[in-house]
Amino acid sequence: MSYREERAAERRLNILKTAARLFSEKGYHDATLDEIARELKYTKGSIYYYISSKQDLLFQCHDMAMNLLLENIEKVRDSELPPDAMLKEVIKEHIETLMSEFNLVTVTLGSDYELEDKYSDIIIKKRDLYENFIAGIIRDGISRRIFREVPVKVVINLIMGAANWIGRWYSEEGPMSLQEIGQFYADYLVTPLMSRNSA
Amino acid sequence: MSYREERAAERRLNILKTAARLFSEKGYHDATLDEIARELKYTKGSIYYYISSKQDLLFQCHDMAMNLLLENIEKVRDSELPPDAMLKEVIKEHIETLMSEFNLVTVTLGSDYELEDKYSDIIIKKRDLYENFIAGIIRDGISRRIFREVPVKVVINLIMGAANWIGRWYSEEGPMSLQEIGQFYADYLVTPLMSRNSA
Amino acid sequence: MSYREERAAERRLNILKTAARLFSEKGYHDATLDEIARELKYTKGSIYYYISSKQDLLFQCHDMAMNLLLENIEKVRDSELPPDAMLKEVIKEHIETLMSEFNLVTVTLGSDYELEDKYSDIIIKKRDLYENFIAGIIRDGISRRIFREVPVKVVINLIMGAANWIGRWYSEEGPMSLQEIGQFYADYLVTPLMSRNSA
Amino acid sequence: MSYREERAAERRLNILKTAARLFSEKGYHDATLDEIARELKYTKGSIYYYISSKQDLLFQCHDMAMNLLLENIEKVRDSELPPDAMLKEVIKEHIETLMSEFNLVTVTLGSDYELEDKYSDIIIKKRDLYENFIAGIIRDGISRRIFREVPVKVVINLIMGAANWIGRWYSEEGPMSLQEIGQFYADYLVTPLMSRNSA
DNA sequence: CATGAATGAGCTTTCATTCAT
DNA sequence: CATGAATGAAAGCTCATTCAT
Repeated sequence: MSYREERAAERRLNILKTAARLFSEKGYHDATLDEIARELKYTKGSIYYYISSKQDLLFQCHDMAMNLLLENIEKVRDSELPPDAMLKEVIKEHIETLMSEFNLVTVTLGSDYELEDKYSDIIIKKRDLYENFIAGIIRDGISRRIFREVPVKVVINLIMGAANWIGRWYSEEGPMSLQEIGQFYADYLVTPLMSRNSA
Repeated sequence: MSYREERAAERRLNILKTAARLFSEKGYHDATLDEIARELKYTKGSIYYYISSKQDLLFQCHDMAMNLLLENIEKVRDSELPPDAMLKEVIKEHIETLMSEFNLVTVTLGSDYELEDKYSDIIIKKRDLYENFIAGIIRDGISRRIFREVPVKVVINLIMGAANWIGRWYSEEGPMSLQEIGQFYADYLVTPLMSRNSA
Repeated sequence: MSYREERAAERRLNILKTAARLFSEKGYHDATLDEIARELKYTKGSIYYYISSKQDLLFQCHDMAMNLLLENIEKVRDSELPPDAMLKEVIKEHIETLMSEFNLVTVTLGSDYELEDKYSDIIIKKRDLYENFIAGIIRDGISRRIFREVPVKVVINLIMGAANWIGRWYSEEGPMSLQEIGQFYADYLVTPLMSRNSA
Repeated sequence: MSYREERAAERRLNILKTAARLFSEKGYHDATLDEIARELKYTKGSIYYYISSKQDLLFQCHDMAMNLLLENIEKVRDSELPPDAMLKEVIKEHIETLMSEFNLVTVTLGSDYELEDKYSDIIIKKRDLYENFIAGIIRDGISRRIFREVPVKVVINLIMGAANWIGRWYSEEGPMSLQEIGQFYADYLVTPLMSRNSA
């Protein structure tokens, strides 16, 4: 990549990060392009050199979030861990990914219904991929009698809700680190799945 | 209350319900007053006789949600149930309250950061009241060795996140009723609190 | 019609007239809504109470022009005039209609390709109706040996081009009145159609 | 001219042609420099090495059109043809010039009011030159009793309107060739000028 | 009380133009 | 010479809010 392309890529990323943060802080609508530009010390016009619309910006935030999450499951997929350990791993990674560096949780959490169809179709597809992988882990655990019988989809929604919500209250000043919280959530949310025998 | 006042109160409630539903469906910003008025077959002008601003409308949605939740804990407070049963009761009521009749979950979930300070102060106060009650239950359980030692605030946030998220995916067409989901969530989320001895 | 409705209709017409004039003077793009509003002493926002978009405004100009022209042919249709006199009548009416009161010629002339498809479809349909009526007169004249054989469509385009162009140069200060010009054009443009025998 | 200058001149011409075509197809405003550049496979920046502004580009289109028309009358001027034949010749040449090679008609037709004063002054001067030459032919014809008495300016405008309009409807797929149309227009538009005696 | 009408602040977006490299 | 990048002015449009009737 040439110097120019590098710088361009860097700017694109910068814009994305700032947009993600502001979308998280104030919501998609209340975060104006004027504000995003001001924070970046760009002009509004310049931003449009890199993006095609505000919607596109929101989409890219969601897309980046989903891509990071999908990368996570690639890492875990072939680990040969038992289902309970694997699920805990996924939950921990999920939390750390969304919380670290990019403020993607609240984006993911709050504004998917702000996406126009042509964008949300893509995101939903990726989300399904992600959730199906998790469903696979749970189903595997059930068939191996490690997990008890549960309504899989409901459990996934429960876990996702709990995990995604962290962005709403977590503060670096709190008594627990993000890693600790991740570990605690993983344990807390996998425990009720364990079949009595395995406890 | 005079007939007039009654009618006015009824209209106010109607407006509130419709607003809550539309806020849930499309988000605070995308739900316009024009639309709310159209659904109610009022004119935009008329609505302003009953409300003072769109912000106020959103505030009242949040406030109603919080009041209903606070009423719930009143019912449970003197039940003399043991902590685990009491907590389950609260979770079940929480879910059923937010999901039923008024579409208040998504409001609660998605748009509290859309509230201006003077409004959100009030809401936050009520939320603290609510969460403190739940914290009391958990602390009571811990001191009575029914619950294990946990970071109370974190657990509350975990539970709230999971429960509030239901509004995003629940559909009446699904295989489980709202009651069943409430029961399942209550069990699932209280289980990991139980101390080993009590299992 | 109530007083209110009357006033609203009047405003709508006012907006239409001013828009038509400015579209004529400066072209569709260069005539901004700011400017239209300023001339009307409305605010930009108010105008949008009456129209749905700038495109819609342009469409309405075209539509009004076409409706006036179609009304004209209704008047002439049953006059039992011979084809040459009837055609002259149509040309005179065409010119007077487009030039008088509303500045619709230049609109008609210059900016039909600025209309989005959904609008231009309607306009084109009406234009076809209009041109087909004229084509009918000419064909009738030919079959009755009053007109010589000519390529009908080409003649219509020739006449339309000449007539519509008037808006580009006509000034009230000139030596000929609009009526005189209309008469002159009518004679000039019908003469070459006459078959030698009839001269 | 050096090789370099030649190449530059060639590019300038290329830009002009493409601009003329796009101005014709979509109108001055809707044809963006981005688009012109894209079609030429230049970058927007590069184009500015050859032109000074978009206005200038439009001006050059008009100017080229006028220059071609003025060249035409040079060819005819000394032909010693009688007025009627000479006028027909001018009309035919007018039509063929504007329609062929460069898409200059619609430019001429539609967007002269888009030119800023300093540019349109020059164009108007050339147009006057052109129209005066035609006026000379007509006046000559009148004084030689070949043409009847007519308001010369009005006739010129009538002819110009008819001829310039061709660009709006002419299609190569139609039944008549451009030459045939030119001939037909010339005959049609000169006929009404002939004095009765000369018929 | 209800409403049609008006307002204006604010938003996203476009695009001709410039300029450092 | 060519280009990617940046700029900013201006445009069309939306919508909560107000107010006379």
